[in-house]
Amino acid sequence: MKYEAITIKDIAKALELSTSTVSRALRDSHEISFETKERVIAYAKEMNYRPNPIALSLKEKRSSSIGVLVSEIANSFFSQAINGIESVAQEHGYNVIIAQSKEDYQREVSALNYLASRSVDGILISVSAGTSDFSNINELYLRGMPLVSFDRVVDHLKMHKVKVDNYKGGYEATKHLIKNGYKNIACIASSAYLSITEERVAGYKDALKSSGMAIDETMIDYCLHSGLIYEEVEAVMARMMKQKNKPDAILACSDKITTNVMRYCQIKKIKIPTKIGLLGFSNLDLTDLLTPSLSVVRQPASEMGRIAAELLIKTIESKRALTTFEEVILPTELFQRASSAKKPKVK
Amino acid sequence: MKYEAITIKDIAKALELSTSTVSRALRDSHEISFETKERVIAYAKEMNYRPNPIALSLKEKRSSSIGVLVSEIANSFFSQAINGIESVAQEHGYNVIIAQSKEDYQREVSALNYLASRSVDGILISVSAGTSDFSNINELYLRGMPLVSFDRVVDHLKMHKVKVDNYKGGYEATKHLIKNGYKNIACIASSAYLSITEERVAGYKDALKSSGMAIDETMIDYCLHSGLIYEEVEAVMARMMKQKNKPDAILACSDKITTNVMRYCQIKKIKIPTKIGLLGFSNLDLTDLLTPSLSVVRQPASEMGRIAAELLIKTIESKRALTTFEEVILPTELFQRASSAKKPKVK
DNA sequence: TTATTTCCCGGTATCGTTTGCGTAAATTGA
DNA sequence: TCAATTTACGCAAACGATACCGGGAAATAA
Repeated sequence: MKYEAITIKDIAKALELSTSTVSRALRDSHEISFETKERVIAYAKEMNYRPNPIALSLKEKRSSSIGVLVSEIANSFFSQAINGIESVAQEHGYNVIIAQSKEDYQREVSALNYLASRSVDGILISVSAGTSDFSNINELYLRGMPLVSFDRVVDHLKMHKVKVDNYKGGYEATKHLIKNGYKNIACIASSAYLSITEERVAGYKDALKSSGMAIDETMIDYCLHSGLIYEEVEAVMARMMKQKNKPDAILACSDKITTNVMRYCQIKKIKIPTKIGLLGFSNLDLTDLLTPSLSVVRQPASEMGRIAAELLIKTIESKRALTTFEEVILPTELFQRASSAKKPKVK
Repeated sequence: MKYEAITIKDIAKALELSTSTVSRALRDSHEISFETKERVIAYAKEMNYRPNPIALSLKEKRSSSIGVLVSEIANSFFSQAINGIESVAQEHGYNVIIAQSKEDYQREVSALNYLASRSVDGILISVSAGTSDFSNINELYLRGMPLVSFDRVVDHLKMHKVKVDNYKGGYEATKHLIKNGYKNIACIASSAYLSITEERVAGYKDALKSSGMAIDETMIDYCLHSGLIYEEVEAVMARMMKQKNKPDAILACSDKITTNVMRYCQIKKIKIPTKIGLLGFSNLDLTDLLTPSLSVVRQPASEMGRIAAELLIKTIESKRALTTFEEVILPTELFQRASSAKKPKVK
C-alpha cells in the first residue's frame, strides 16, 4: 500500500500554473504577484501540501538526519543521552536514526556503514567496548563525514568530543570509599580499549596513592563487554573473592557492571555494605530505591547528548572543514548512599 | 562541510560508458557484456561505490525507513521495545526514526506530522497517555499511511495491533494480592483514555468480584501522564492514605507509577510490604534488586517491538490496502517477590 | 510613437538512479 | 548474399523540488 502525497505538480496542474511559479509562490518570492501567491498558498493549505523531503534532500545534497551509534539503547545512560540528542535534533529540523553496536566491533563497523550508506549528514558516536581499531571511524572522517564522539571518545581522532571528567569521577569515588574506611578497594572497569576506562582507573590509582595505599594489580580487572553480559562480571567477582587479598569494596566503572556486581552479591548472599562496599558509575533513575540504596557516580547524560548534538549540527552546517576541535568536559556527580556507608571499625 | 560520495555518473565518466550501462552492469542485467560488467563492478568496488538511497527513494517512492512514536525513550519498556523494532528493521533494510510524545497530546500531533512529513514508509504508534482524540491518527490511516499500534493500542482504529493480555495481567496480579491476604487493594492506573488502562482495571475489578470483595471507587485512580510526573502519583497516594478506607496494597498499572509509588513510600517512610503491599506493571531489569524486591507484571517488550515491526513491514510491502487487521495478544508474566509478600495475620 | 524598464511567469536543467525504447554492430539462418 | 535476429549499449524521461535564464506584456519614460 502506498501513501500518496500531493506534489507541486498537482498544485500547478490544478491552478494552471507552472511548477516553478508554484514553488516560488510557496517560498514567498517577490517575483510572484500577490493574487497568485494567495491562490497557491490557499490551495496548498487546503490540500495539506508538504514539500517532499526526499526530493529536497536530493537537490540540496543533505538529508537533514543524523545518525547515532550507541552500544545499547536499553541502557539508562544511552537512552537519556538519546533523549537529549532527539530534542536538539528536533529543534533544528533533523531527525535521528539509531543504530546499536551491542558492544561488538563487527556490529559497530556494519552499523557505521549502514548509517553512512543511509546518507546521514553526520554521526554521533559512542564507540563500543569491543573496539580497538578505529580505522573505520577515521576513514569516515577522511571522507568528510561530520562526526562527534561522546562519552566513550577516541583520544587521537580528530573530532569534537563530549565527555565527563572521568579521572575526577574515579578519583573522588575512590577517595570517598577510603574516607569511609575501606582498605582493599577493587576496581572493575569496562574494556581496557576505552579511554574512559583508562581515565577512571587512573583516578582510582591516584586516589589510592595520594592516601598512601598500595596499588594491587590483582584488584583491577576489565570487562570486554562493559558488563553487558552477566557472566563476565561474575567471573571477575569470583576470581577476586577467591584470592588471598579479598576486596572489601568495589568501584564499578559502568552502569551494567554496577548492577551486575550487585546481582552477584545478592546471589552469593554477600551483604552490602557490611561484607563489601559498592560504588558504581550509573545513570539509573532509581538507585536510591535499591537494596541497599546505591552510591553512584552519575553522568549528565541528557546534557551530554544535547551538547554533542549541538556540536554535530554546528559542524554539519559550517561551510568549510574544521581544523580545531572542541573537547567539552562535564562534571560527574557523586551520590553517597548506603552501599558505601562508613565501615564499622570491627576486624 | 560535505561528505561527497561517488555516483554512477562518476563511474560512467571514468569508464567512458553511459550511466544506464553502469546501472545495469551493477544490477547484473543480462544485456550487458561480461567484460563490461567486470570492469564496472571492479571499479565500483575500488571506489567504494554505494547507491544513493535518497535518489532511490525518490525514484521508488519509498524511503526504507519507519517511524516510531513512543511517549518516552528513557523508559525501560519502550527502550526494550525499540530494541526489538530496531533489530527487525535492520534485518529488512529499514532504518528507524524515533519521536517522543512525552505523554502530551500536542507533542504527539506534532511528532506524527513530523514523521509523516519526513516521508517514512510506515509508523509504529504507542499513543500518549494524554491522547483522547484519535482523529489525527485516523487521518493518517485514511491517507494510506501504513500503521501498527503496539502496547497502547486504539481499539476502534483500523490497523494491526500488538498488545499484551492486560485484562489477565491485572486479574492475576490482583488475585495474587488477594491470595496473600490483602483486603483493601487500591489500583492506580494510567490515563483513563488508554484502553490498556481500562483492561487492567477491568481485570482488577473482576478479580475482586470473583473473590467476593467489594469494589470501592475511591480505591481506583488515574494518572494522566502515566506517572511520568512524580507529583501526580504523590497526589493520588496522599489522597488514598488520608481517606478512611486506607489501602493495604497497591496495584500500580505502569512502570513509572510503580516506581513513583515506591519512592513515595520511601519518602513517607511507609514500609513495604508490612504497611502496604505493592505490585506493579514494570519492565525494569532490576526490580529484583530493589528494596524490597519488587513484584511485577512484566511485558515481553522486545518481542512486542519485533512483532509490531514485522507486521508494519508486511503492511508496507503488501501490494494493496488491507481489509483485515491482526490483533496479536501476548501473555504477561507475573513475578512474585517481597513487595507483595504474604500479609502477617496481625491487626 | 518608440524605447526602456518592471512585473510575472514559463521553460529547462539539475540532483542520482532506473528503465523503456531505439539502434548500430555482430551473428545467425537459408 | 541478404534478411532476420540477437547482442550490447546509449538516449531520454521520470521521481519532486529549486533556480537560473529568458521572454511576453504592461507600465513608464523620452
